[in-house]
Amino acid sequence: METRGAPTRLRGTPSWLINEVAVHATRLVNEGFAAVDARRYHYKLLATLEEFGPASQADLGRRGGVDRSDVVATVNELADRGFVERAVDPADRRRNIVTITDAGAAHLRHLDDVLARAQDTLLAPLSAADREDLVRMLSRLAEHHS
Amino acid sequence: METRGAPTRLRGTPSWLINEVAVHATRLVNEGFAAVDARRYHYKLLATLEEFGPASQADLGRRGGVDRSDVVATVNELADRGFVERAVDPADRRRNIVTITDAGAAHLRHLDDVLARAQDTLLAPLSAADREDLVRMLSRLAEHHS
DNA sequence: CATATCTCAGCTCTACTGACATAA
DNA sequence: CTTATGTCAGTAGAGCTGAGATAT
Repeated sequence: METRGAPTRLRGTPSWLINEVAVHATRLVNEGFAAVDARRYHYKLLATLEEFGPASQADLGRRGGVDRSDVVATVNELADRGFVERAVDPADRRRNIVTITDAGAAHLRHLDDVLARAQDTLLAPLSAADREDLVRMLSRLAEHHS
Repeated sequence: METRGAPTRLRGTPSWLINEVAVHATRLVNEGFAAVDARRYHYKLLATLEEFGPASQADLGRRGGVDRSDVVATVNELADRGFVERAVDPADRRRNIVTITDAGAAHLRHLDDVLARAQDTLLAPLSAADREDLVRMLSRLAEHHS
């Protein structure tokens, strides 16, 4: 009965379904982060810093999966907010060593909560068992195509 | 979307996994369509035309989930290739009635094959039972958030 | 000289918005 | 007068490229 959005033959395809759910997932996460003046890149870089410790912008980008030119803009925003500090590496003066601050670590914990709530909203209609199965299958697919 | 990596705490989240798989799905479909000089909008509009019959560009966009300004460009491309015909509606001269041609219907059947092969490549590591479960869960999520 | 880093400007692609003339 | 349509120009976000300046 409801045909708005895509032709019927497309609506049943895995590729269409995955993209559809991905759009909702991205929207939920973006809205959650935007409500606390953050963006997805902020989370990626802060989480990468906490996982690996201080790093040059180039390493930060490689580890976090963020392009070097986007690292520049994101580190600017994070430094403006006092969540990271940028200091020239005395051992290699090309490098900016980026360090997460205490305020940054606290903010990251906040973002973890926001992100967890977005997951819960996203998966609301699924049972705990279904959620496990879904994550298992998606992990297998992501791994296979990486 | 970023595929080079991500901090560990992100890699297990459903939202990240879904986006990751969606990127691969989109890439597979795009590559398949590009190999036969087509794009996703071409498929959407041709499939919508075959499902509902000739329609104005506005109706075509609403049914197929394509913005009316993108319908303009896509119908141009499809008309250039001889897959649709555009004719002013004598009953309402604001409207262009778009009709799929025989060549367009044949092309659509080709695109259906391409799309089906992309699904198969995408889901390659999953059993038939897993594929069914995945489609069921994704459909529930897409429905819930629509 | 060759390579790595940081930075900036700009490009691609998809989705969408705004404005406009025309027709109903 | 108001609304619908087709068209075009332009915008926004995400990912990415190219080039330059600097340092190794």
